[in-house]
Amino acid sequence: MSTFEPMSMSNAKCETLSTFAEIARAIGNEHRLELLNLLAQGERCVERLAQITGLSVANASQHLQLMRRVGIVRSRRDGKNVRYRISDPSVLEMIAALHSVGEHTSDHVRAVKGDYFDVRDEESGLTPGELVTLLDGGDISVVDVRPEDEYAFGHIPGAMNIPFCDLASRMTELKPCRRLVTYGRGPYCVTAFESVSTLRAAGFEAQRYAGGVPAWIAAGQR
Amino acid sequence: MSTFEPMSMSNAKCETLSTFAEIARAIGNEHRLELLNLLAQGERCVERLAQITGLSVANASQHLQLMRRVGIVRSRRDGKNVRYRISDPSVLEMIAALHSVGEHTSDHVRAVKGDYFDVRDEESGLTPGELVTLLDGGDISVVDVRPEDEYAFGHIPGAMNIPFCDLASRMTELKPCRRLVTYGRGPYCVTAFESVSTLRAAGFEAQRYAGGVPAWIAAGQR
DNA sequence: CTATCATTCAATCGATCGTTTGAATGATAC
DNA sequence: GTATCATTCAAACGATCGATTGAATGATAG
Repeated sequence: MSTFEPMSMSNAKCETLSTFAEIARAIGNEHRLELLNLLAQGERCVERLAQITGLSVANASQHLQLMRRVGIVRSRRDGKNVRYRISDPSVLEMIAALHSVGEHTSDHVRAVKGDYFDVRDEESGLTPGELVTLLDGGDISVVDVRPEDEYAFGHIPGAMNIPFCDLASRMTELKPCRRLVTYGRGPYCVTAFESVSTLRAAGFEAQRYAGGVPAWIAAGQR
Repeated sequence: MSTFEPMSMSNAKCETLSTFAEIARAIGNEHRLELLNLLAQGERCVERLAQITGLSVANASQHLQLMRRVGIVRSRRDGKNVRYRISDPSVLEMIAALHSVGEHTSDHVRAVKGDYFDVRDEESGLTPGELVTLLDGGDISVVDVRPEDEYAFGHIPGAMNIPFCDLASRMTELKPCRRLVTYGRGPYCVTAFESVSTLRAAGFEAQRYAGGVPAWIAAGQR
């Protein structure tokens, strides 16, 4: 076609492109995105994933197998169960990039992210970098409001775990004098917003870390 | 379902997910990826894009419209033509992230990128950051081997333009004493590899900048 | 105003995707 | 070895995608 791209390599180029397209298609489905979101929180078996998402077990299995074929998730047998996990941190980065595009191109996504509480810039949440700065500064407590198993699989260093459903009853465990930072599953995790709201209603000075654990890892923190 | 995710917001969450899925599907097609690659080099009209990719005009138009509906490209009328462009730098970042996933999950992609010359780490190409360091250091010339129109639309600051097809005949313009860095359309641009090869065969000390202009911009350089 | 030409639309058809169903597999526990 | 149970497979279907064709749109040039 052009003198720029030699024909001799067009097959390789084409094959590479179709590999990329295949990966994009693998994440181009609501249910698979939801599964990836869950897997980003930790390894899970098929039945549990099906339960949480409301998919049939067979259907969830097929979605997971498709993603495994493409290479974005892996699986291992654990007793009677097969546990799936995300194969590589680059997949988390890809999902983060997809979110970023959505925020730049879709009014609706921006609305969910930014305007849930009718608030301004302050409520857009802390970035991983800002959280690092606060952690270095010392005087804060970090609260992970996810379920215990997700916390156990991985969390921000130093964070304490109070699942959202227990938050109201366990507030006594928090030191009133300290600034709090809460986080949940990620930037679109409504529970993280509600935790801030709950804590503020109880008189705490609370902020939301927007990223979740996947973004923390994607940002290169350990 | 779980006590973690309140039902009240599941609609918003679902809508957000489907927006993300829609974007991923929009890039989940070989032809659209190729179109995006071309658009990443600069604004182009439908007919030209159809010509380069070998698609029919109607087909190219439909692919472009799909991407416009989703929001990842925009268009403007320019005389008789409609010119398309990528809507936001975040789209370039997402494509870069997609490449990264491919490199981590597909042996084939790694092969194209890393082993084209049977070489080792050195040939994996310079990152945007490494290029900045070299530029700051001074003593190098940067050669952009893309066609003139793509160079005109945007290029690495200070780079000179010698389209690949003219490279052999215009080598006299290069200072023999300097280290050279060449780049083409991006990390999978075969011509960039071949430029290095051509220059080295002629006795120059040449390296490849792997990223191309899109990665340069995505990395936050101007 | 009309002719021209780039782009878009509309209709069609085959291919692929996504879900459901029920049966098959295959590892563990007894 | 056999029973149990999580997972996978296989077949079927409707829905959506992607390419082709030819006609319609709509802006510019004369």
